Amino acid sequence: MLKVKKKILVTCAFPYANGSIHLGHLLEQIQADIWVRFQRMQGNIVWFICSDDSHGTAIMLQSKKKKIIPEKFVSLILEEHKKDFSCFDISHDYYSSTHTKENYHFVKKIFFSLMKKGFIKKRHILQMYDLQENIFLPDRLILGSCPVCFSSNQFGDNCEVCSSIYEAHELINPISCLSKSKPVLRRSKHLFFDLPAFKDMLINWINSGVLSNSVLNKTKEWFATGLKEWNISRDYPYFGFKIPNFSKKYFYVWFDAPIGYISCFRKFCEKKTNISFKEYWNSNDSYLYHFIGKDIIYFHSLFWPAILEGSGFRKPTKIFVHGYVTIKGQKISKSKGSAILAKDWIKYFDSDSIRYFYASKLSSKIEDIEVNLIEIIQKVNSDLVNKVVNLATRTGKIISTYFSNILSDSIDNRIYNKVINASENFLNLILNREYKKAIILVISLANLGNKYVNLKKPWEIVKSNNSGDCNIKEAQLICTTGINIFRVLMIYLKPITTVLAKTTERFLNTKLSWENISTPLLNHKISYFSPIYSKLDKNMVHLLFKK
RNA sequence: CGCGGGGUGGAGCAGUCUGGUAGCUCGUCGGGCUCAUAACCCGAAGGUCGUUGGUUCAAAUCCGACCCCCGCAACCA
Repeated sequence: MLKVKKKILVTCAFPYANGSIHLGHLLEQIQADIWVRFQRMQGNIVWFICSDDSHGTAIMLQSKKKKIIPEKFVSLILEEHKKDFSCFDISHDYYSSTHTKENYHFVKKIFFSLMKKGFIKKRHILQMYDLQENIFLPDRLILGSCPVCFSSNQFGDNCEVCSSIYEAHELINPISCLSKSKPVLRRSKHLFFDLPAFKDMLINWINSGVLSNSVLNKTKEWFATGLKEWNISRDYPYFGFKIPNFSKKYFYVWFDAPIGYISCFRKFCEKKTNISFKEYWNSNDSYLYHFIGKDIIYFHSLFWPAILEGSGFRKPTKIFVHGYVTIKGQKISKSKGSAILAKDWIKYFDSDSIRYFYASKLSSKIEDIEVNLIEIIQKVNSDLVNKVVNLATRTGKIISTYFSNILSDSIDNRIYNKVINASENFLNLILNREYKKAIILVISLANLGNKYVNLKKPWEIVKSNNSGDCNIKEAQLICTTGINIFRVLMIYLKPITTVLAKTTERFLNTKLSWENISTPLLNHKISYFSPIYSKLDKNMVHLLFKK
């Protein structure tokens, strides 16, 4: 049966362009990248795109602090982000920014389309205003005492101590985080997206299998409390796109950011003339997958599909949600300095180690992943080096020393078949994002291989090679079997440990490909054995934390 | 009673849907091996499965109550 190639568009959430890429961003990028690489390996047509999220109050303030214009600021960050991702072999087909003319084009197009259909409402709101800085303050930039439990130093939206939610102006003794002055309430006209108008569509959509059960449960909460109109405008000063015919108003960053999924792909299509934009965004013949973190569920399960529906675009096929990376049980915080930056990681470790570690932890559930460097080092060294690579090391040396790097013309098919028979199971686990289980499977196969070599003792055969040719050929067969098991395991791991896969290809003198999985390497010359992966050094942990 | 996720040997996890000998990796201890990057193989010790009550011949698993940890709550993104 001819396999029909699927057309798939995959996105990651857009990293915010006010800081460096850290291990938290990498979790999502690596999760998506592994999935994408496996899809490609299956012969599907996959486009993997991402962008920087380049607008918003935080970026405006940050660039002001650095005394450069925001346009310059986000372009510098963009280059840094691209470089960081390439260090970790994230195989984006295109990486852009939301601050582009293409994105503005689609933002306006969608906005006018929604407006025409009556989905944009205008009304006044009251908001805290900083008289010294002349700026309306987002809730997160106001501190005060909780009106419920009176705890001090609480943000304007909710209380970390008693968990109650309130309006910013309800805070007792509020002060602006910017000027430390007391903000005042001021009226301002704003635009609202009529989310409640999409209630029936959304209920249908979220129940159609696009969300996992736990994400669905979380999403239902917003229906239970009632959908509200969503404010999509922000007052000057703001770094973003100006709203046409609405003086001194800008589109809220969360309105233009997801539209970046569309505009980024559009830009990509302009570079590649053979891709049809419409096939991906105006048709349901293709698949659209968003990888996101649990913090931005409702942007993707409520606002985004409603905006797409309202402006005539297709909706996502599935939303894949992951948990946070935690350090000592807490979510990564740049302000608390707990973040480990991508560029620092790569100074002391390599990309395969973190890619492998994340794969060994990820599942389709929304679970947080604790980053413990000692655990990462232990896991990578013990799984990857002591088990998988060891299989090549211990047999490769014998092949090099006694058989001039030539593999035998047959192998032990019984054990080899066991290893290749796991391929379907393995692949399904990966495609269902059960990476953790897939890794356990690979390691159990590596154990099987090592047990096999232990049992067959090829080193004894080569040493007692006085009893004729027959015997020594047996050692060659055993080692060739070991090498071939290693080869299959590396085909499995290729989309995960990308660098090790390349080194393996050089060592084996062959491409690791899924189609050739059941054809073992026979009568084949491999490279003279040299170590193909170095163990991680525990001392690097101190260096990483010292800086 | 706002909502979601989690709690299983020293560490990290699987098992819970569908009740039936509590499993895997690391670590520890003992042995084997010496091809392998102090690697590999065999064996052992170590768990009242968060607490508590119930259902059942039988509960980590099903039901109830409670405790603890993490996250979200529409103006941070």
